[in-house]
Amino acid sequence: MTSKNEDRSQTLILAAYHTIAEKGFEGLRLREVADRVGLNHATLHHYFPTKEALVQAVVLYVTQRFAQTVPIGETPVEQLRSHLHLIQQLMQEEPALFIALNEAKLRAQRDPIIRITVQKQAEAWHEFLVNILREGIKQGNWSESLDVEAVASAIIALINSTNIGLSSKRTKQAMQQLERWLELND
Amino acid sequence: MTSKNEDRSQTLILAAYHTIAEKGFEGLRLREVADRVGLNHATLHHYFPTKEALVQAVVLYVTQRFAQTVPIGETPVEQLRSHLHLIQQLMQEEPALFIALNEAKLRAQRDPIIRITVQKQAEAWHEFLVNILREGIKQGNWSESLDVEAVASAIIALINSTNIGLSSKRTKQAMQQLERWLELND
Amino acid sequence: MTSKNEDRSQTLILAAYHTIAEKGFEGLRLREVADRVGLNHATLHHYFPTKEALVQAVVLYVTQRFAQTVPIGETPVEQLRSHLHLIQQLMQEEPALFIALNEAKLRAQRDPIIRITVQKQAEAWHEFLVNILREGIKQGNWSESLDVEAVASAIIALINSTNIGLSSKRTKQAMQQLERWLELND
Amino acid sequence: MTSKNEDRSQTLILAAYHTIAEKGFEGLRLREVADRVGLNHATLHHYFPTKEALVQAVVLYVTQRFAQTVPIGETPVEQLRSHLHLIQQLMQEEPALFIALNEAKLRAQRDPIIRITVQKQAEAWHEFLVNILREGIKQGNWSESLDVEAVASAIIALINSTNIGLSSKRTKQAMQQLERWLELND
DNA sequence: CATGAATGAGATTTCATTCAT
DNA sequence: CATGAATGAAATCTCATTCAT
Repeated sequence: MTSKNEDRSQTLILAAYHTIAEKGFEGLRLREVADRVGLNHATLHHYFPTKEALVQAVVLYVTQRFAQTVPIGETPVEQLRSHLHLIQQLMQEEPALFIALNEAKLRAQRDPIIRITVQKQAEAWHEFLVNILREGIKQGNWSESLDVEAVASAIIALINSTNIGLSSKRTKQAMQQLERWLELND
Repeated sequence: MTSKNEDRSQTLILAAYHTIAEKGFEGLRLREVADRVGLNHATLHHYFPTKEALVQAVVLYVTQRFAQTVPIGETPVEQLRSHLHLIQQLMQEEPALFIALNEAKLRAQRDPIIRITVQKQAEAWHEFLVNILREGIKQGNWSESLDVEAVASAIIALINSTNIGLSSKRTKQAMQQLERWLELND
Repeated sequence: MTSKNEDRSQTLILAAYHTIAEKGFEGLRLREVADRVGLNHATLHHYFPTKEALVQAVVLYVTQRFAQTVPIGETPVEQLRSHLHLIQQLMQEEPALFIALNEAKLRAQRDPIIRITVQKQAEAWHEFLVNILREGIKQGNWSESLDVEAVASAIIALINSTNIGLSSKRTKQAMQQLERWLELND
Repeated sequence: MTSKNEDRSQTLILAAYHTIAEKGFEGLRLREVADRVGLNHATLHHYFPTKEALVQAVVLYVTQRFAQTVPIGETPVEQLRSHLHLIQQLMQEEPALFIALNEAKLRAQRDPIIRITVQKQAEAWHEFLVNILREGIKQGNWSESLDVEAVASAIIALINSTNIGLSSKRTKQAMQQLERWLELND
């Protein structure tokens, strides 16, 4: 049954994702992944023929998970605010996701296939932010002189690294400052 | 002779640093490091008893290299601008440094000893920024309502992740936007 | 199948035991053990995760083999005589066992886990001898003034080291003298 | 200077001897031996060109040390008693000697050169005991029917293994029983 | 003699992957 | 599909020994 197949695959991806978050790609062992799921390590190869295949699936999963922070809100300002809040919420609820994402981004630099996945998501995110900003300008929320591309890039850069190399206190401060710069606070 | 000894150590650290930048901690092989230096891999253990010791030395080297971006300038504004420019310059000249730094930060999450090194540098950097900002406020360059801690955190967060998961074009945009937000442009 | 699994384990233990008898713990190489069985050396780790685990298994095997010299005989005197004869027979047929036992005893001094195994067997043996002697005294075979504990200790000490540092001729002499002291000869 | 040379050699032998007693031949590392003496490990090779050479020197030293338990006493009985007492004293004062001796005996089985040293000492000891016993028979201390060769072998065998695989309590018991069998007690 | 540096050979251990059952 | 067994390739680390200084 395909559904069962996909269930198993999904469970394996989840297990691998958590292992990567805990120990990095460096510490990813197929046997451990299989153990976490209660599967024989050889059976894992039925679902993912090679380690690389599993890693790719994890990267895809992680980027998609992140992309699902769909904001709600009527106005662009509300949307952006909601977007940032959802991300902050995710940071607290599932910090593993951000660690795994950063692992993926570093690996993307050496692994062309992963690079494609990661870049695609980055582009989509950038476009999404640009659209919100443009709409906001149209509606008079932000000045017309705003360099939307640059602001989008700055938002992404800032969010990317929070939660990594920064204490959660500093992370919160940085996000707060971002909101101030974007004039989202009131 | 100590100097020769330290030369070799230093050369090994450099070789390891470049290997990490190219292949990540994941792809760090002692044999390759020794080969790059033209040394027998057993000799490497003469200088660094374990792989972990070498890794720690690399992390120390990388953080110190980064900490040496000492800004020049009379006024706080000039200092901050110079600081950001130096970093941007370093990004272009030696992107490896930022990759290695990010590797180190990820690894810091699992390795307590590396964590100490990384955290120390982060704190020092944060303090350095806070001091500049405070001085700038005193001199009337920035509003007294500026949340210096938050701004420092935001600067760090933003710089941390540029060059990773962002194309160099986007990186430049983000840095430019940062300067705008900091009112450093004119 | 468990039986096959245990077969392989057992074969590996045997191979290791013979290697130890030939070359001592000093000369025990996992590769050689695996080669003797016709197995890849990595497969050995499938059965014994570490060298230490294999060594422990060998020590257990050797002590158990020795403990199986169950004597036959109706009376205590016959039992003791039979016991000593069985041991002498074992000495001739399989001197390797005694060498390995002595290796184990020396190693027991530094290795707590092995020490437990070795001590347990020693205690059991001592108790076994004491019981025979006590029964013999009860039946009038030995004087009531016999210090059973001391005699048991002496028997063990003497047997322990025969075959080691003694030529087989001298070993036989020593065993013969022991029998005389125990008045087992007629 | 030869005397200094020999001093150094001797110190190295002593250090090696203690290392062997603590960790067995298995755990003997030239670097550690040199460290114990405060010598550079390369310098050790000036005194002993190879590890084997040092090992041989240790074995020689150990056997000679043991051979120096020269008994005092007028009559053969007194001599034998004194001999056994001296050995028991040595066992308590320097158990390391007996451990190292047993290590040597095991190694003698694989190493022809060491075997010669060990056998020589064993023969000398045997002869020494036989002589005492013969003299004792002549003086009427023991029965003429005593099998001196066998008794000597038994004494050696028993002493050899005491202190190894036997608790010190059991060792004492065994030695006591040996004295009883030899009618040395009063 | 003393020493730090260097090395070759080898030992244990790990792990992704394959395969027969 | 599931699984234990097996393996090749490699990685880290150890250590006796040599050598230039």
